[in-house]
Amino acid sequence: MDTNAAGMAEPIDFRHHLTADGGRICARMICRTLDLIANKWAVPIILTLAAARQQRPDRPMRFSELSRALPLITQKELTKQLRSLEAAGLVGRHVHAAVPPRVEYWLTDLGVSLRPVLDALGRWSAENGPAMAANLQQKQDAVAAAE
Amino acid sequence: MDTNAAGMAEPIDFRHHLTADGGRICARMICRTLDLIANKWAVPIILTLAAARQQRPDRPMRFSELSRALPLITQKELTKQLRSLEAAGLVGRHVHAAVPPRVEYWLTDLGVSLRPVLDALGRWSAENGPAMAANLQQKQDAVAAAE
DNA sequence: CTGAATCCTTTGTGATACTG
DNA sequence: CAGTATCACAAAGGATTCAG
Repeated sequence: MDTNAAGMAEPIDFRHHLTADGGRICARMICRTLDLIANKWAVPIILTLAAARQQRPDRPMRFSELSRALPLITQKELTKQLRSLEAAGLVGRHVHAAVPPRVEYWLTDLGVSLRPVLDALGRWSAENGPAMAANLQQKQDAVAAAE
Repeated sequence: MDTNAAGMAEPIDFRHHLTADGGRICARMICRTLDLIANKWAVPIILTLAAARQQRPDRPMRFSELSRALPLITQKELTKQLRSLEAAGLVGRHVHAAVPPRVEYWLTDLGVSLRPVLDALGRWSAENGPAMAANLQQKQDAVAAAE
């Protein structure tokens, strides 16, 4: 029956929620962005390219440089992530037709524009990561005690 | 040989990059947060709970309310996500021992503190989503034309 | 009403070897 | 050097059924 004697029970439209500053954000849009950057290696890759661009704006990074900077990622994953970031326009790619092959990657302006967002995420994580870890620990302890 | 005649080629430590404001952020921390909120339904759930808390701070949301507000999520996923958010301390949960059962969920203060970050993500997505979509379209067209 | 349990498909990720 | 191809495995997510 869905009665709402105590007040509103109408379904909340999750696609549009007021932001703190009165603007509007859309969960679907956020999720689309998250899909892009929420895999295991996208953020490290973006930050690495960002650092390189900051240190030497003139010269992009070669594939092998990225590979050395991120020693744990496999070539396959690195390639895949770079391709998907390139498709979205966050990363630029240039192939030099030469022997040996030489492919360069750089963070585009669009990619750079994402940095403040990552910074915000990083600050929140730094501030609240410990609290979250403590919470997780508590739950685990509770589970362990129950056994 | 990794020569660096033209300048530094030393591997970049991707764990620490300077932020725009001179602080430090850590890719690992960002990734840990992303692991939490980067699944298909975490953001919609958080925003829904946030909206509810804003509209009626006194009364949490029942499981069935959440389910109605997010019609496309399966019960299994909703339960799983709520549990994981609860474990991290972003969501509170209270079981009323009654028949019929009644379980309430609400966004904790920690959860609320995440909103500015989501807002930043949302704003960036709203601003740059169209550009990204255009880029993706271009690539797809290029692929289609090559066939 | 609020889940838990089960089965199933899709996707993500990694290891390894091979190539222009 | 910068990939591609292949295999394998784990995790995510969905559909359905059952239970207190």
